[in-house]
Amino acid sequence: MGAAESSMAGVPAFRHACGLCSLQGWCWPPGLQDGDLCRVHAIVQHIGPLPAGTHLFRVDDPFTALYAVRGGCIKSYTLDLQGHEHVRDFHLPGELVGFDAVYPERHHFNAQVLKAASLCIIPYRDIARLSRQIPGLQTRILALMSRDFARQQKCAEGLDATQQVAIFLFDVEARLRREYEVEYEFDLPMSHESIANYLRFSPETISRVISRLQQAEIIRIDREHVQILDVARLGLIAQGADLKKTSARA
Amino acid sequence: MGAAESSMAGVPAFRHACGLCSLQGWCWPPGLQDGDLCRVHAIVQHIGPLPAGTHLFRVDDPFTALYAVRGGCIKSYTLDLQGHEHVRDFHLPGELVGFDAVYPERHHFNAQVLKAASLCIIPYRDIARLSRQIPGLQTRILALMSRDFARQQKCAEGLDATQQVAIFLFDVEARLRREYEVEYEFDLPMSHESIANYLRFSPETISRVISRLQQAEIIRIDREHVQILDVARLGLIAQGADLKKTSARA
DNA sequence: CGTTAGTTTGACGGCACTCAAAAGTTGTGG
DNA sequence: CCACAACTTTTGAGTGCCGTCAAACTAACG
Repeated sequence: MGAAESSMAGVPAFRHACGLCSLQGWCWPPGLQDGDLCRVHAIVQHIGPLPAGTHLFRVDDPFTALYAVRGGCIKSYTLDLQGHEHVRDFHLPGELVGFDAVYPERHHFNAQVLKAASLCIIPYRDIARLSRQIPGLQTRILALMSRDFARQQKCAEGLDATQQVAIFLFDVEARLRREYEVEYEFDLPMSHESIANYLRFSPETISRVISRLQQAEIIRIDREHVQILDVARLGLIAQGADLKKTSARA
Repeated sequence: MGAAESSMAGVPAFRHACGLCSLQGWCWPPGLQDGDLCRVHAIVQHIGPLPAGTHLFRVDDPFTALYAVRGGCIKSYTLDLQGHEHVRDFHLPGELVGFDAVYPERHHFNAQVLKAASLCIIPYRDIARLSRQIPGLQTRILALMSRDFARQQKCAEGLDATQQVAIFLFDVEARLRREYEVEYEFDLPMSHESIANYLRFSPETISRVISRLQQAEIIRIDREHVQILDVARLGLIAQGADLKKTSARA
């Protein structure tokens, strides 16, 4: 985290850019030498904010780059033959998009901006070349893939809609926490419809679950803004407890 | 236990072992030099067959090795707080187990033998060291992770139980095809209960779906042995068509 | 042959889907 | 600033798929 600020010698402009970047050392190995960091920065292109609706890539596009999200929100999704949208994942600040195309160098998903997003584009050719020269880099990419992989599994473990939504809220909260001053309070960057397609429910079901959670004063939602009022109780629900059988906060 | 003799005199034997291995070049880069191949083999330990029920590792175990499946079947799963089993994936010959622990070097899942399995154990330390020396190796590991990742997504796209099962049968068929002489005919190495936990249905639902598919003469099942009789029709169902609305084979 | 584990089949109930309509929100142009 | 359109969210009523419970049946193993 603080590594980017610890030294101002070397490559000031680049370090500065990364110090401000919301990735804050997550994307790149903290152990990188100054020279290495410079080389990484030299190939990264900062762009955005891109407006909602923009596609970063689509299914079958060749794998040209990884995208690091600095701000906003990206969703990756597929369409089945009936035209139903299956949301594979949401990508929030500090996360990478594009892994899906590592093999066989062609994207399996579509990636679309949900909320105006700033990105770093990391050209595949360059990163492949660099990772051969910088040992820690490929390990880091592997780690990031592994992290996303594990996180996704967690979200699918719920049995009913209420549990799934509770898990989802905690997951997004944890991922957005660094963006906000307050804990357990954040803006949901995606619509109910997207959440529904992600959790494999209908938008109506998501709405009903949220209504019930609000009525029980476990959460409060105004527009996109979410507050988790009763962390303990939502935690129980996320672990499979029945909403009706949990008692109000002490 | 297979021999782990690491003497260089046995290099041809190693090549031979890999030639016979059901992985058939999938696990290791085809472009490896002879010397590289030798070094890879020198660190791989062939074991098995391990009996059903054996655990390769459990949640929170440190990441010590990757396991390449040569024969049999492994399932990776977690248990939630209520004790329900969530099957994350099945691992068939030619596939690797253990990726889940790349970061943070600790397993997120349990891995258990479902059907007596022969394995190659690839110690993590060695593979990490080697992958720094052999450029293609880490890329290959990345590719294998990516492949498994993409495959898993596919299986979750079904909307109802019938579609899910159809997709699952095609998936397993494709993965086991090399093991059998005949196309569209194979042995299911896992129980209905495991399939149910994987697809997030109850065992009874799996049974009912299979019954209906047999009654419609789309598949035939005797014990573990599965035949896909009407590939086209099962294909339609896998794409979301309604079983009742598909007509029998021409 | 008896025990155990897995599978099949039925009855019933509940959660979530569909359809539908109303209410709220956002963005645009007058 | 307001009016209107397009979209999202909410809420309700009815239906259906799948889960649960239960019992009968079938291999598999000692």
